[in-house]
Amino acid sequence: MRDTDFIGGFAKGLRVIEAFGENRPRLSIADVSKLTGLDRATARRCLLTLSELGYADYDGKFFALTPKILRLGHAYLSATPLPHIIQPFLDRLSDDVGQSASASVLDGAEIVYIARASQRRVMSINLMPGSRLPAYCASMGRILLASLGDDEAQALISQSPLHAFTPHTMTDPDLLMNEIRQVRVQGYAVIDQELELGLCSIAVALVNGRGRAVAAINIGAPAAQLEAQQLAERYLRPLREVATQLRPLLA
Amino acid sequence: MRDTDFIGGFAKGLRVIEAFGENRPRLSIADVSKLTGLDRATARRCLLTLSELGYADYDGKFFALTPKILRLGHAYLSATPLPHIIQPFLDRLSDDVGQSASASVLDGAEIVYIARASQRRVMSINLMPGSRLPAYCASMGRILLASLGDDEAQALISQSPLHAFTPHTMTDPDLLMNEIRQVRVQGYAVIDQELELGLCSIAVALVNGRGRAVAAINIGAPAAQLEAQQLAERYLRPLREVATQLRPLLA
DNA sequence: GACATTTGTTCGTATATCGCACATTCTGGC
DNA sequence: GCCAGAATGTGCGATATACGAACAAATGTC
Repeated sequence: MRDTDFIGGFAKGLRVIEAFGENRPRLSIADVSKLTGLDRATARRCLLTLSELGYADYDGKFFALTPKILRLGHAYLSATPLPHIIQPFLDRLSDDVGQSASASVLDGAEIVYIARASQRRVMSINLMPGSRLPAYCASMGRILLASLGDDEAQALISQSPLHAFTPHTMTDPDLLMNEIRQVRVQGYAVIDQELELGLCSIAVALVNGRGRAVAAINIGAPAAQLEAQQLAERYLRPLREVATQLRPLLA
Repeated sequence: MRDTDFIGGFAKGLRVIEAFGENRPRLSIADVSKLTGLDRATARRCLLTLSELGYADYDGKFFALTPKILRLGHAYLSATPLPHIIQPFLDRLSDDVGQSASASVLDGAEIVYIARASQRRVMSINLMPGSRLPAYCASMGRILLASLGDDEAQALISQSPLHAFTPHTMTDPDLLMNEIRQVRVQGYAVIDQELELGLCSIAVALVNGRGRAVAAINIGAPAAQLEAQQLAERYLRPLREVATQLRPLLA
């Protein structure tokens, strides 16, 4: 690609959108400039463009994104076949086992939820399609990291700040890599309250016809209901059944 | 705003993203050019920029969005307080009445789901935060249209193609405006299988402290379980309770 | 296999954008 | 009410981008 095939203004605008997020609903021009590293004048032009197009509101002082911005993410969810194919299987799975079931893909060092069938909510975090979690401490993240080569997994781990969400969170890079290698061998990943106390989960990979892991599915359960040990006994079979049924349907 | 405060390249890039959607997961340069009205050269530059930034994949022929694009929509959902505030109330509501409960806001002539607590899935459509439905034939759409002035509601209706999803869909603009006026008076909207056969729903507005309708919540139920008539008898009170509890929490 | 058509790429130039420096307005403390 | 500090708005020259046309490559048709 020649450098004239790159639209700097577009790239900058996307960075401005991403500057909004958790705890940052309303940003001033100076805020955005600081968060993105863009010149104030440029940040201002991007924000005014967003506002002009209806993607943002401007009260003269602060900018806030409008629901119209959801069209962008929705372009992916409705355009990509994967979520639509998986959803009915998750519904049935969730119904059968009486727990929440989800599907996600890897985006850098994070997993992104693309479909979900939730039973009564047990987590404090509200997960929905588009939600993100760090891969290193989520069951789907572990199995997706395991589906990569050691080098690639290592690289993603080392660029993640290994925050201890609970006392159980695995934060040592070497232990983590060992765990990932074991997950690769056994073909599933179990997380026991590493992300949130009281919550454990088990995940397997969705492998397509060419043997590539295109996504992961998991079942999450309250730790109070059963030992982490029992997760595999109860849920591994139904998870694997779904994975097998889906295999021929995945590109 | 001076016209130099508008970044054309950014606006064009956003149009390119929106070109992807339902049944259009993979697009060639020429496809995007046709869909957006942009010059082929410009469309190409936008697509290559998206690909360079990791928002799209390129196989030499077709472009497809990647999950990274979900960061943009997620910037809104996680940044905006509204979904977070409403979600726990929807969970409780859905639990109490044993039906799915949702919340949405108006974006042009469409409603956009911002939170949802689903019981067993009854609709063929898979709704999730970010999903869109035409306002004119959805219960939340009707109550949100009613919360606008007649002129504004009229304008939005006239720019909507009034498609008859089912034999029950109201497609006459005049009848629709009458219905909306009645909804405004009675303070709730009932939809009886206008969007999908076998599904009915009832919605009320969420009004903030200053009296403005900032969102709507609804309860959807299978038509087989009860007459549309009974919706109000059973669900209006719990919906209104939630609206009352939420009122002081809304900006 | 040759022709017609569509699609992708390159190029020169007119034009719009960037980032800087300066002007202006806002904010909070005293 | 005044001042200092911060945030926002603006004009301008250098530079990057958009456009349309022309070219090249691929695709489809007969």
